Amino acid sequence: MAGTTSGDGTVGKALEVLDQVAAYGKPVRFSDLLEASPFPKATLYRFVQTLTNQGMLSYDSERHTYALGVRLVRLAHAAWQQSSLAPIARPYVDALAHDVGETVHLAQLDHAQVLYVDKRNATTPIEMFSSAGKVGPAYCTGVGKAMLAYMDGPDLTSILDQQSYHRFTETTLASAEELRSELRDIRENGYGFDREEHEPGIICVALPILSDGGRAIGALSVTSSTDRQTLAGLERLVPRITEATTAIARDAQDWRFPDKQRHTANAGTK
Amino acid sequence: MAGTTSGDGTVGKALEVLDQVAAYGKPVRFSDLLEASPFPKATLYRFVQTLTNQGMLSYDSERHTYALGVRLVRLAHAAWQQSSLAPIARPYVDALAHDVGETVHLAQLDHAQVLYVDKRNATTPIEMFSSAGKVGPAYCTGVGKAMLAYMDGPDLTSILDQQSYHRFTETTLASAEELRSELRDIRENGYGFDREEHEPGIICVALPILSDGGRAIGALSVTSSTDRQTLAGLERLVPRITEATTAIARDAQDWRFPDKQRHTANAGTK
DNA sequence: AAATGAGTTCCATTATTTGAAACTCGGTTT
DNA sequence: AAACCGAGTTTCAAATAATGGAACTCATTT
Repeated sequence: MAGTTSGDGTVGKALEVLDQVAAYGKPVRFSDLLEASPFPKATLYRFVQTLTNQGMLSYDSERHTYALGVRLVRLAHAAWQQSSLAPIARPYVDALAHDVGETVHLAQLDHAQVLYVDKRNATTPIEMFSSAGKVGPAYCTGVGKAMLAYMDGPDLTSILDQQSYHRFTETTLASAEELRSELRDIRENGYGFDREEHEPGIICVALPILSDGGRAIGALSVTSSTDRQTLAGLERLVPRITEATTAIARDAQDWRFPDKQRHTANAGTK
Repeated sequence: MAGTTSGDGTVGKALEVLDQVAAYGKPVRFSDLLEASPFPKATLYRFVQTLTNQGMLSYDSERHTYALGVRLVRLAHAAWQQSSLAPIARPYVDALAHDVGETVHLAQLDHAQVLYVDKRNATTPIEMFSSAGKVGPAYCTGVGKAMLAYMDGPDLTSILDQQSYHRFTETTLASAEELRSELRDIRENGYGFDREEHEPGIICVALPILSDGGRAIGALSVTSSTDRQTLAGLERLVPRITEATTAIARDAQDWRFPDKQRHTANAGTK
C-alpha cells in the first residue's frame, strides 16, 4: 500500500524522480524538484544524490542544476540494439525508403502507445532521437492500427480502453467500436491506411510485422501527403512493403532467438 | 564498505542489474542473469520484477527472456533534449558537415570516456543510435583530447588514471605523461589532432566547445582518412570549425540557462 | 548585522530489503 | 506411471537500509 504512483519500493520511487526530471524538460534545481515531489527534502536529496552517483542524472555544479545523465543514453543505445527491431530492420527500411521515395516509419507497441523506433525520410537526411523514441497515439496512426489489428481478447480490450479517442480531424476514428470494425478490415486485407486521421493532409499505408506466432511485433508505414499521393497510390506500394515486413520478421526470428527455433509452419516461401 | 561495484544502496544494485542485461546484448533468461550476478536468486528475482514493472526491462513471456525496456528509450529521448548538446548543435553541425564534406562528430565527456552524441556524414545519410550513444576512449581520440585539454587538477588526474592506454596504433599516446604534454599543446593552439592514434589511416582535427567559464562542455571534430586528407588540410578547416564551436557554446549558454545570464565577454562577433 | 532561503547533514525510528529454504510446475528420465 | 529434475516463484524471520523531522551551513538579501 502507500501507493504514490508506482508502488515498487525504493527503486520505483527513485525512477519516479527520473521521470520528474525528464518531465521538467530542462536542467532543474533541487528546490524546483522538491516542490513537485511527494518526498520530503532529505529523502529527495538522497535520491538525487544516488541517481547522480549512478550517472542517471548529471549535476551541473556551476548552476546547481540536475539533468538526465548520460548513462541513460548508453543504456538506451543498448535497449535499441537488443529490444527494438531497428537494428534488424535497418537495411530493409533503407532499401524501402530508397525505392518508394517517401517517409518510412518503423514502430513498435509500448503498452497502449506507438513508439517510433526508426524513421527514414527520402529528402531530409537525419533526425536522430527526435524521431526515434517519440511516442504517438495507437488509435489514429497507420502503424498503431496495423499492430492492434493482430491483437484480440482482453489484451486488445485493455489497450482500446486506454485510448483517448481525441478527434484530431474529421476522419479520426473516435470510438472503440469504430476502431474495432476498422481493425477487422485491416486484418482481412493485411494492411491499413491512415486517412488523414491524425493530421489533415497526411496519409499513410501501414503493414504489421508478424512473428511466426501471428503476433504483431512491429509495423512499417509509408507516409505521404495528399498533395503528392493518393490512397490508391500508396496501396500500389503494398507488395513492396510486404517484402520488407516479411524479411524483417524472418530476421527477427533468427536473430533474437537463434537457439530455440519454433515449429516454423510457414517456411520456404521463396 | 561492502562494495560490490556501486555501493549506492538498493537503487544502485537495481541499476547494476540493468547494466548486466545491457551487457548481455540480447534477450536474457533469468538463469543466465543469475549466473553472472552477485545476488542470490530471490534477490535478483525481485529486482528483475521491479524493473519489469517499471518498464526498465521488458519480459517476453513466450521465450521467458528479459530485455531492456522501452521506458529507457523514452527517458533517453528526454536526456538527449535536455542534457546533450545535440539539439542545440544540430543546425551548426549540419552546416559544418555540408561545408567541409567530411564526417563530423559531436561528443561529450562521460566520466573518463568520450560519448558521441551526434554524427554527420556527408556521404552516408544516417546512422541513428549506432553512432549516438556510442562511447570511445578519451586518450586517443581527437574529441577526447580536445576536452581533456581544458581540464586540470585532481579531476584531470583522476580521468587520466582511468585510461587504459592500449596502444591501438604506432602513434597512440600510451601513457599519462605523453598525453599531458599533448594536452598542453592542444590548449595552447585551441585545437588538436588525431594522428591515426586510434585507427590506422583515420585522422581528425578536433576543437573543444567551451563554456563561458572555460570548461569544455563538448567537442567537435572533422574526421577523414589519410587517403583523402592531410593534417595540414584538416588544419585549414579550423577557422570554419571554430565558427561552429563558438556558435554552439553561445547557444548552449542561452538555452540551458536562459535566466541567469553571464558576463558575456565575447559577444557580437557577427 | 540580522534574516532569509537553498542546500546539506544527523540520527533514532521504522519500514524495506534480504536470502536460505521450501515450494510449484513443466518436462524428462527411469 | 512414478520419480526426478531444474527453472522459476514464494515465504518469513532477521538484518539492513530508507526515512524524515530537525538542526546546521553558507551565501545572498534586507
